[in-house]
Amino acid sequence: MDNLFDGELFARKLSQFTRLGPTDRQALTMLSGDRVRRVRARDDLIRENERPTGVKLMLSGWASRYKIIEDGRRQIMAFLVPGDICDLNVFILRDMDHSVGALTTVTFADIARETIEFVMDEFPRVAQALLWDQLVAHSIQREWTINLGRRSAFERIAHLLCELFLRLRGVGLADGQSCGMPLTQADLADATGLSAVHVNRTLQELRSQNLIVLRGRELVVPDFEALQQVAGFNRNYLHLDREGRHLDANDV
Amino acid sequence: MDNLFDGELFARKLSQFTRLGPTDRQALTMLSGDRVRRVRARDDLIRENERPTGVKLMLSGWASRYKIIEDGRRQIMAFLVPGDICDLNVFILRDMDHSVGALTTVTFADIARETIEFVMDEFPRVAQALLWDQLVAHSIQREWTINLGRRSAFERIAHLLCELFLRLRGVGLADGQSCGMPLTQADLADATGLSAVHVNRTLQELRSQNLIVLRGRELVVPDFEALQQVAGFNRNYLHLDREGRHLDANDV
DNA sequence: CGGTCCCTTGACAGCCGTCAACTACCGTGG
DNA sequence: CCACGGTAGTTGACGGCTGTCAAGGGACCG
Repeated sequence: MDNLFDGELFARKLSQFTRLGPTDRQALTMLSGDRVRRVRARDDLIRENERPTGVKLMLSGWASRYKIIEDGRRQIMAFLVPGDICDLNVFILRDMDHSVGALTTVTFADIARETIEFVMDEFPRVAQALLWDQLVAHSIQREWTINLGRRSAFERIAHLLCELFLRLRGVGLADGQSCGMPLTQADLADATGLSAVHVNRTLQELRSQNLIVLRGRELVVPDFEALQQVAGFNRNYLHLDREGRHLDANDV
Repeated sequence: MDNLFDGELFARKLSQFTRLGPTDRQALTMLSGDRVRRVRARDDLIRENERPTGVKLMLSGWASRYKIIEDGRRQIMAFLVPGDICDLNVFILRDMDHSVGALTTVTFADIARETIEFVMDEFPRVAQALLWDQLVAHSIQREWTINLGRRSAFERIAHLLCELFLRLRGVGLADGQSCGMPLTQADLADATGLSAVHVNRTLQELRSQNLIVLRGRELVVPDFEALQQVAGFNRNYLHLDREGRHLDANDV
């Protein structure tokens, strides 16, 4: 992933919720500059039952939250893209109840507990935004529940692609109608509760209806409206529309 | 539901995480005494797209978070039992992205924003516990993702019953091997992503293997170990084991 | 150039959904 | 007292969406 992260990306994400002042932005830059590390695809950033020491912020690449159940079945519960936080829960929950694994080469900032605590204490608007981020993550998780429970394979994949496209656009990683898409069909299968074979067939169906172009790790959505339509996608659960306006108050 | 709630139940739930002092408990009693209201089964406590005014705390009865998608399919994303909070997100997110509906007659405390804010400011341990509660809810949501994505109907229902049993026990609503279970087969279907007919058949299978006794709104689990086994259930995601020990510090 | 990963395709099977009818239960009202 | 309607649970027949198995192809890489 060549998209090097400069702290600006994280600010961009959080300002989807609230307006950040210059000092807020400085604080975020502090966070994302902290101890940058790198892992290769297929390595884990965090393993189940471990107790993470700090908070990890994705800078580039893709990762997934996943669990493997006894007989080897894997379920991906979330995708993590640049700007996402892996484990803010470190302050409260003792052990991880799932793993986080790199799907591509990943770089991330490994932020010390104290740094996060300092920033959250000193910059209330940043603290609010981090909380918002956490709540949106939960909301996404609920939407995945619907996706898996009540949508067909065709709808499920269309829906997931809608979501990922908007999330990537939110951090400036979608360019017009296209975005990077390093997921393999096996990854998509494990996220949508399908088999890899069926994902393959479903993608072909989506392609044949000109809803997507998916080739060489790039996704093109020629008509987002149409894709949204067949997916039954409603973006309200992403809470993207500057909901923190009421906090802007004495800004500028 | 005859189980009248006295504020003690909520404290009981939160003390699964951290030890609460006498003043903490008083604060919780203040919360659950606030404006008690009641709704009948099938009525909504909160509707999608509304902006809730306060925070709702379940006192008795069962409710569900759900969404209905265009063609009428319903998905239940969570069950709410006494001690659960419906909408703590009210401080951050503007609109509800889903509805909360009563499955039985429900009584709840309708807590004013200011009251919650006051309690969270003055009683940091309570604030921690509320945050823990929120994170556990998210963790449960992830587990539901796995349930729907990678488990068979048989495992799914067994797993859900394991979870509900432990959650009810956590608030003192399970008695030895049994607990109340007012869910209809249609409710179970909408929570597990199955059809009501298939839920019926699956329950019969669970019964015939002596894993459960389900009759007259009561669930008996004669051998929890065995049920856990067939479900592939691991309770770690409920984070029940006094994880807040490290916060006990200067207590007693 | 052999190996690995990923994608693709076909045949077949099975889990689970749909449809429809029937039973049981319960509270209401005539 | 019994008819009645509504909700919940049960059962059977049938079909389809999706999984499994297996084989092959293409791209990339050491």
